[in-house]
Amino acid sequence: MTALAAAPGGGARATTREDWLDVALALLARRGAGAVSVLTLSERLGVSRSSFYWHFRSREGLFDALLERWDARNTRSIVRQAEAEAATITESVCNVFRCWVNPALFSPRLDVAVRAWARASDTARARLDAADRERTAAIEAMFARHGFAPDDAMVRARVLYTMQIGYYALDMREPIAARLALAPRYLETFTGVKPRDQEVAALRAYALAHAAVQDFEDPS
Amino acid sequence: MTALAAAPGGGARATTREDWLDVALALLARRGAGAVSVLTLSERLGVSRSSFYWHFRSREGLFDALLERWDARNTRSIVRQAEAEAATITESVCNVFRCWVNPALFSPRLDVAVRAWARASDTARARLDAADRERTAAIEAMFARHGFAPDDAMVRARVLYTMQIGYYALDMREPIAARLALAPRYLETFTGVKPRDQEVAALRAYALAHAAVQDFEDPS
DNA sequence: GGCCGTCTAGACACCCTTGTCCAGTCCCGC
DNA sequence: GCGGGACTGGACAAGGGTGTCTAGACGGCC
Repeated sequence: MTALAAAPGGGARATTREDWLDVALALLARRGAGAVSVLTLSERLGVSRSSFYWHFRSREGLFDALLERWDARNTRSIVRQAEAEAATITESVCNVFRCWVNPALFSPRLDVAVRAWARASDTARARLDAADRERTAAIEAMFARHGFAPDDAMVRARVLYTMQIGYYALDMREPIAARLALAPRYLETFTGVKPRDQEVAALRAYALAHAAVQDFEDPS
Repeated sequence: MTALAAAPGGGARATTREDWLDVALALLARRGAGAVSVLTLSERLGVSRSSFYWHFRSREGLFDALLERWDARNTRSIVRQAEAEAATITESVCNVFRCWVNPALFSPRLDVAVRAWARASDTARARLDAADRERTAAIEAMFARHGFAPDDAMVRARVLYTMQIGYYALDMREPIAARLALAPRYLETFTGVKPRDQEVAALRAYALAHAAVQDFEDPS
């Protein structure tokens, strides 16, 4: 997706719609909506600007597709993780927690960027609200499955989800070790149950395996 | 600040630096950084665009001043509320809670907008991080004063502050009554102590007195 | 009254961006 | 081999943004 031959004509590998979306998503996540210009995208793809208009009707069309993909990836991941089977509530929360730490499941920066951009657009706002409702509903159901009373499940789901969004909105820059040290306490805050050593160890192992990626800042 | 006579020359009331900042802050909070253009501001003030450059060196200079005022208002409010005297931890948390519900103390939309914008700028980012550290430190100290162990205070401060930021990042639109119904449960999550009826009643009264403002959407 | 400092309007140059148009190049099926 | 569809490059117009410059109006101070 990055190193395309810039030969004129379709001789070399041509860009696909997906390529444009990839670059746009990365740019949106790192530099915000304002930085997503057709020119910038085409330069990153090593391709002419007009190529863009073959794949997309307009810049707005790109953002529509962007929102679609954001929803499909980020929201789906959360829902799937919340619905995963687990013996204890702590284990369930850890499942959701995997979204926060594994870039393959969830892109925090993208989520924040989409949120910041969608605030201006009414149609995007509606979609965003729907996504948030879907996410919290899934987490709420997760708590309910583990026997929490309806409104208790609701508050716990909100605390969990809202706090995580806030964490990314703050965009704290602290080493993974510092974050992990607090994990057991956070878990207990969410579940109301003291996590077992075995559960904490599993979470720590998973986090360490994936979070290294987020400790680097790409200069793009 | 809104109805300025547009008479040529300084004959009528002239705009002040504060006027520009007021309008810019309002616009930033409601439409995001991209919407804050010199032209838009001047139109809202009923004044020529070039007037802007008498008050500010450049558009960037405006944003510097904006950040300054945002910090002075929003951050100061939180710190002051966190440092206010209170008999119980619940009461202390309620004090901070006043920021979230009283527009005179804290502007959530502005906070979110500044956050979204500052992400792109390095200097603004540094300032933002400093503000967040100051806020959480004040809340952490608040918990510590009520006898919480150091790292317990730290986690509780983070849960409280991070969750609130997340709440505004989500920008949930729900009636004040629904929010208030959950307030006691949230309080207990933050403090670990069941709030007394009297404390809940005081919080509810305060919230009802101020939150009506936020139930309206201004069309600007 | 004269003058200076404050404040404003309008014109201008310049840049960046979007969206369109057209000529042209390549792959692929026939 | 060839013709059409997929795909790209460069030129173009139009709009909106910033920042500068100049001419000038007004209030207050001397």
